[in-house]
Amino acid sequence: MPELPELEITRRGILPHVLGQRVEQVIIRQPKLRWPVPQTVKNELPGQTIEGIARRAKYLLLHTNRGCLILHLGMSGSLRVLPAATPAGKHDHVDLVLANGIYLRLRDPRRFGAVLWTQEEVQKHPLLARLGPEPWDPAFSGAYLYGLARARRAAVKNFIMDARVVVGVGNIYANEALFRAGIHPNREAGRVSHKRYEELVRAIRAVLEEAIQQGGTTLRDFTRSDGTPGYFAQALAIYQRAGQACRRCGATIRKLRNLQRTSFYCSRCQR
DNA sequence: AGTGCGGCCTGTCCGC
DNA sequence: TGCGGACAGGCCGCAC
Repeated sequence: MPELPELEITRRGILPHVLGQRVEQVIIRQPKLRWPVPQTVKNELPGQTIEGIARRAKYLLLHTNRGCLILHLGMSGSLRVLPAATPAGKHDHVDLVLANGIYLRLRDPRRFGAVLWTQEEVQKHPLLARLGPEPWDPAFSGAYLYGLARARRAAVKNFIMDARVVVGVGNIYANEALFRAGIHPNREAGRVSHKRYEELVRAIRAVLEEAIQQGGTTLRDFTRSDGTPGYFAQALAIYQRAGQACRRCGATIRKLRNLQRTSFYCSRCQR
């Protein structure tokens, strides 16, 4: 389940192998993803040089001189840096063969990911155009959240997981940030104070930063681009700890569901 | 306009 | 041991 930290880990992991490399060949093994992998990728990309790798929300953007390859890893996607041609499994969708001999391989068993190609300004792409600020954008602040939340009746957890509000906060880190900020996941977004939104912004940034430092959260299938797991799973204070003791107060952690997603919370620490 | 839900997918785990 | 079903969940597209 790559969330923002896992995407950032992936971006940094592939960067030294991919930056400045010319694409020799694109191999589409299994085009079925959220949308079929467009043939234009195969036609347009070879011969072009990867000039930069950016991340916007959970999209990875491989910039070339003629366009931009947009990658999304969905729920179960991973990018691996392989030193040479390696036998492909049934969930290996696309290989980019680079001038340095590296195979950049996209694997995505659950097929929620995407590979897209655009020659327009990528930030104007329909998938990216309406996204909210990055968590570290100065525009993302307690005042911003508080202002946006006026008259919002939805649960605060759903509110901060809405990519139009802020990007990159998936289920794991939403749970962790709300725990740190002492806010109950089901509290109405419009009934959280300005001061507590300041706290929540700090908590979101802190938990994402720590997860990046730990190499991301490996629960089931996330591995870094070199195949090694991340270590943040050990630092999770609330996620998947239902029935266990809260590390802050000792109360039993509970769980509930909102929007078909599991929330974990401490009823003593979070109000 | 804000809100919530269905659907897309497959691997894993649990209970019978 | 085998099998069905729940679950994992990002996020688009749609209905209300």
